[in-house]
Amino acid sequence: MVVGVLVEISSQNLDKVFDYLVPKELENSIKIGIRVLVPFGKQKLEGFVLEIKDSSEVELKEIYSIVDYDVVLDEELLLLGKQIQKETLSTLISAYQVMLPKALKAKAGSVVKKKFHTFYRLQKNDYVATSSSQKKILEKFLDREEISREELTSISSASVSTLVSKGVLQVIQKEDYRMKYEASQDVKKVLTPSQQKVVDTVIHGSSLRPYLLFGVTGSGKTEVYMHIIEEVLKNHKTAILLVPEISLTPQMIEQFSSRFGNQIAALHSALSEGEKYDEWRRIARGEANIVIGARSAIFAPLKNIGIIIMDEEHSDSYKQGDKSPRYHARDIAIWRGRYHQAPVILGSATPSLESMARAQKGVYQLLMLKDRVNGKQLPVVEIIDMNQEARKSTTHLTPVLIKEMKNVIQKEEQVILFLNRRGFSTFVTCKNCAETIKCPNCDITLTYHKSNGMLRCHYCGYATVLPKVCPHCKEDALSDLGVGTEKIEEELHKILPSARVLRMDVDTTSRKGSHKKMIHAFRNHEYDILLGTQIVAKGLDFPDVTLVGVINADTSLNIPDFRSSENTYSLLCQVAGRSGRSTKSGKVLIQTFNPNHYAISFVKNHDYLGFYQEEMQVRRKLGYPPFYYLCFVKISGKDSKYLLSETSKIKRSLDRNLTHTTILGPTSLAIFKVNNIYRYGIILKYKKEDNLKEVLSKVIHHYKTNHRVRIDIDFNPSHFS
DNA sequence: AGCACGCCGACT
DNA sequence: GTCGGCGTGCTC
Repeated sequence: MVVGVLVEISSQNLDKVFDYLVPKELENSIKIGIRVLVPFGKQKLEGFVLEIKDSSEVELKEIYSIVDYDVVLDEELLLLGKQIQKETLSTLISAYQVMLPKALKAKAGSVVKKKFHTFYRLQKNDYVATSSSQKKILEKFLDREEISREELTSISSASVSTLVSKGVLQVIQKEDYRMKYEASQDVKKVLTPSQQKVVDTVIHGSSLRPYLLFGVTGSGKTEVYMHIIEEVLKNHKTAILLVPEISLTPQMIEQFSSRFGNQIAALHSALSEGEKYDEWRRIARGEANIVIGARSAIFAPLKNIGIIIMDEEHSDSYKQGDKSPRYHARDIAIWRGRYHQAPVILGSATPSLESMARAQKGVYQLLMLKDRVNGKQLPVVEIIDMNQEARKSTTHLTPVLIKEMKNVIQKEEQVILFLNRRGFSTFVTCKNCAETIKCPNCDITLTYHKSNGMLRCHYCGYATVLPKVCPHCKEDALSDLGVGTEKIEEELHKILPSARVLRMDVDTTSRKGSHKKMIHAFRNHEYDILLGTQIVAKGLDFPDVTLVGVINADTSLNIPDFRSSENTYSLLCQVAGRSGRSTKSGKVLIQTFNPNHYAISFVKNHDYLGFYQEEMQVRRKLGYPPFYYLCFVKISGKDSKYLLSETSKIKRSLDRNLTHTTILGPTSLAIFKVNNIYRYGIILKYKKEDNLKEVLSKVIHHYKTNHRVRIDIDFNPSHFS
């Protein structure tokens, strides 16, 4: 027996099947999709069995052993990996690796310890106890099939082992899963007629076209998801619910576990590798039917999928952009939906322009939830023109906002203050020479952390103490600009000394479990104001919040990205949706220097379609998605001179071979140098270019053994960096 | 990714 | 004369 093995090294020139002989005694255990340990040159490597055959053209070595006897990649995932390789031009091995928990793509030697629990089962019914402790043990089996070791600790362990050795009891080792989900007194809500209509459409409709569920914040999408999942389970099928990493809070998991109990499995970044592995195993063994997770949960090893839901479908966290394979979970969702003939739901209050455009063309089927449940009104949104207000104020908080905050706190209601920090952070500038302090490795502005007086690079982690004088002009004129939550907190203490402020950002929530604690504390009214960045914008549901203040709407608008308007609109809608979720009506105050910009003005009337139409015109005029596709080619290396000359060669070759594509660049990237590696970018714009993948493959191929030049290709990139 | 092989510069 | 630089090629 011969097997074709794909080894666990992601390299373009090793991305092929290597043949090995299977020793006779292992033949029975060989299946496609298992992992094996093989000799590879001088090294021992793990790899996936992709082929089984009876001969090979080359001289063969024998595989060492089988790593795990269970199939880790079933037929569907094997096929999906090939699709990802083809579509993203990644290596096949990286496509498979991204599907599995890290614990399973282990390097040789690292072992994940499964935790086991010991149980005993009765083998012989006719055995007569020879001692009183044996009798006690056997009594326990009168009404039960299995007894855990813990339940027998009070009884002599010698008696237990006697019974085991006599064959009366059988020892069973069960994996001790670390996660536990308990169903509780969850109240299943009655759906509104429009919610019910959505459920009915999905359950009884066709699965051929993905659904775009466009529902305003507070329209009860989650309840709709739960009802659909319930229907799917009734048909003995399984479900995937994807949510952006940031919304995957303990609160959200509790919501689903209280309804569905142990049937759910959650995959998210707060889990340790061991915990992720446990959850993955539960799914693979068919012990969990509902998978809730962030991006990579779309690869959950479920069989018989009956529904795939992608909540907040516009979220850019669904696109893996930092490493290969650069896939979009939406594409994977649609692929798996088709494979299982299961409906796919893309849900959002602010759909991505791509998805809405597809819905308008009929590629997706549009479903709408126009109203908040219980007929609640959307909050009143007021826009504060900072061009007027900023002059009157010495702080970042305008008098209008302060007055409203006082008002709300007096009524014992709560405030969320949102600091838009996207692409911006606290940095240090010299007032004398206007230089900012940058990272020596990365060419990026260092972020100032007031809590420990350090400057830190958010790209490479470089850290240094804030210098006394400007490194450039040696003047003692350094000052921190830009706004951070700490700064706003300081101002709040001055202006509203009696208000209890809870600051929530990466610094304060990094400790495990404190995120949950903070949310509970705020809900319990231990604080009046919740101040934070992105983290406070998503999904949180606080009934007593009646005021949301946006301190700086503009920062996300000013970043150089063609999606900045879309991102700003969507972000503002999300924060706005935090206000007035319960019986009290809510208000939203948005401070901005661009009150007339459509990404801000359409928020006032919660007018997504208005925004959509305006933004589509801009996209059409400038030739951006969804009117054109984009592809980003990144060329990087240490030798800047050599890199530039190779980059020019690539550009010329693309020019020659692509006839229907606009080629922009090469340009040095916004951050030219990261970790002493220089980076150039070429952007491709096209509507239809049949041989694009082929041409780009050739470029990759050409450089696959050249260690001085690295090529990264990103189709439909979410940013150019 | 590792590792060996191989062909040119500055040193015990 | 050697030690070692890293460019090139190979791994079933």
